[in-house]
Amino acid sequence: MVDFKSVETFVWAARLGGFRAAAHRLNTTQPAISARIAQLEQDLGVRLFDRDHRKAALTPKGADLLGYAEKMLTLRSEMVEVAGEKACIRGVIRLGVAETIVHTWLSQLIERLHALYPAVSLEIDVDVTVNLRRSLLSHDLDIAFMLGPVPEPKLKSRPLCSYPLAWVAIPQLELPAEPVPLSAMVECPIITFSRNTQPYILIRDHFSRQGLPPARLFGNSSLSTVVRMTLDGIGVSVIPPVIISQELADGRLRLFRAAIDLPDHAFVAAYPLKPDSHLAQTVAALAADVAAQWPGNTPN
Amino acid sequence: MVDFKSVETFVWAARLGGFRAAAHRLNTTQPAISARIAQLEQDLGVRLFDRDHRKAALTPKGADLLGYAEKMLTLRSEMVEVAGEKACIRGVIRLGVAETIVHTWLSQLIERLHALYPAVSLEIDVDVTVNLRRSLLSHDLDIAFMLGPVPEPKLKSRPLCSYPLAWVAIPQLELPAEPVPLSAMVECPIITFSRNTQPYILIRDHFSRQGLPPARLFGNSSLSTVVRMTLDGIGVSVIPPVIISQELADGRLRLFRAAIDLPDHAFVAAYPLKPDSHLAQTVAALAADVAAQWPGNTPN
DNA sequence: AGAGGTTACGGGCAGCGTAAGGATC
DNA sequence: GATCCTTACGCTGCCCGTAACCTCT
Repeated sequence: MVDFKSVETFVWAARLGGFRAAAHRLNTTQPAISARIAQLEQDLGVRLFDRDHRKAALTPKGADLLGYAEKMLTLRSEMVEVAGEKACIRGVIRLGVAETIVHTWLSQLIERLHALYPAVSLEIDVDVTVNLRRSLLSHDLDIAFMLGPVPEPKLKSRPLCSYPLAWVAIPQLELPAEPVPLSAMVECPIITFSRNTQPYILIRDHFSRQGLPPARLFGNSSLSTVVRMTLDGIGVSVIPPVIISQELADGRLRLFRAAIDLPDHAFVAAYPLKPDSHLAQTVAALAADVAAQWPGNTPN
Repeated sequence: MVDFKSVETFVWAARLGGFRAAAHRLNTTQPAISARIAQLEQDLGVRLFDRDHRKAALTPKGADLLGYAEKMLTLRSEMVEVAGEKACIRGVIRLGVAETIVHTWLSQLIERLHALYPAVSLEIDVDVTVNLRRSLLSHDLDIAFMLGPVPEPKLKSRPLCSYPLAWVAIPQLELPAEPVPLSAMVECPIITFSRNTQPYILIRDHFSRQGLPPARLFGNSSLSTVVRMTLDGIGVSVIPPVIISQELADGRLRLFRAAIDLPDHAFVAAYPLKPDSHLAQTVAALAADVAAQWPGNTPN
């Protein structure tokens, strides 16, 4: 008889395009996935996947039946939800976050989420927006807090918070009168997010557009390291001040203005429009609430 | 995690109004049902049944959730059906039939059903219409072939076939000129269906309305026995001649007319309007087809 | 050669049936 | 007391994980 476990396996193998990936997603081994799919195929009397080639691909019939499988999963989660006991809602949410969020309200979100849904567990990936977006599209993540806006129509997004970027230095660093001209910074290392991010590209292009020699840009994939390096006087940095409120308050770092307009960092919660996983939507709503209450947010 | 087996158990326990009945329906023991329901209640964090009183009754929340459970079962059978491999459609159909059907086309229906759906098994109850109707309403049967029309709005029905009733006797029996007046039959046993059936009541009332002494009616719950008794010359009988075509052909029985209008026996397939069990509908359609091709049918 | 899926096999655990124990009418 | 559900317990069978094998690119 057709079983929920087989159905769930079917859906994930289809979404992720392979048994191996599904096995990883469902915290089991690949032979287990093989067995479950074989079981389902026997129950239905239909071949669901074409395994002859490199990637296991859905057969036409499999594609037809996928809709039913997804509806069944949706129905099940709805049922559990309608039952109303949040403590009974189980599951794993794979959450991707931009590092700025880690350094602001993420832990508070986790706390509230855990209080509301004690049986839901989280897997958190910290990465930059481009990678998060890709992971969302390939279903490696269920939801991500990243820079918006999100052009992909397959992803639903809701705004969370908006933080200004600013120039940061140690007080000891001698700088010309504000706003500091770009030309005064060609020698000074500028530390910020990694290469393939908005601020990095913005600053690099600004220098080249002004005919100046390339900036000494230190892209760094770890925000904490950026802060650390700035504290160590290696250079100035471009980061959202919201993550260094402590250092600003006790005077270890200070802000300054420069002759570049830095756009705000507008964060959104984005998740794929899957028929199931109402849970992602709930997490997005909770995140919006937490973010709105966090000091430093600039509501649009 | 919520499982299909629990859900199915939930639905049947709710429909049948008890764990014991559900156990019988699902071919298992009562403790197994208890365990499955307990499991589901734990998964949902909700009490589904109130067991304090005589009968296990749905709690309000249980009633809310029943809809989801039924939808899930529906979805599952639809999925198997859409898969298209009829050989994979499993299940047990509890079929109630009026005895006339047993003696006409039932075996042919079973043959065709088995050829189409080899994995579907049947449980057949032979009974009179009133009992079949009650069993349908209490979900003891999934479908029944019985006398129509069906007034209950909870039961869906489709016409199958219509067979005339007739008076039957052995050729040796001496009878007045046709149509035989009722008065000629007050001494002669009239054998027919059992007490609580249409023909029995019709004949009895006819006699009393004509001011005659009560007919010597032999109600019999077994049609074969009626035929047997008629063959043995115990009396005349009122049955559908369609079930004795052999005896009529070889001259062991003959028909005659009497001064009573006998209505046709119009059979229908009736089944409760459950969201699942599309299978019942399929059986009804197949039965209609088989019945239409059976000789002796009087299409309306 | 490596990634991905299948087959083979042994062990652990969920779920079943039996049997005995309450609760309600 | 009869009916219905629950609890206790031993067992079976299924499903999983390990490991070796096969097949494509």
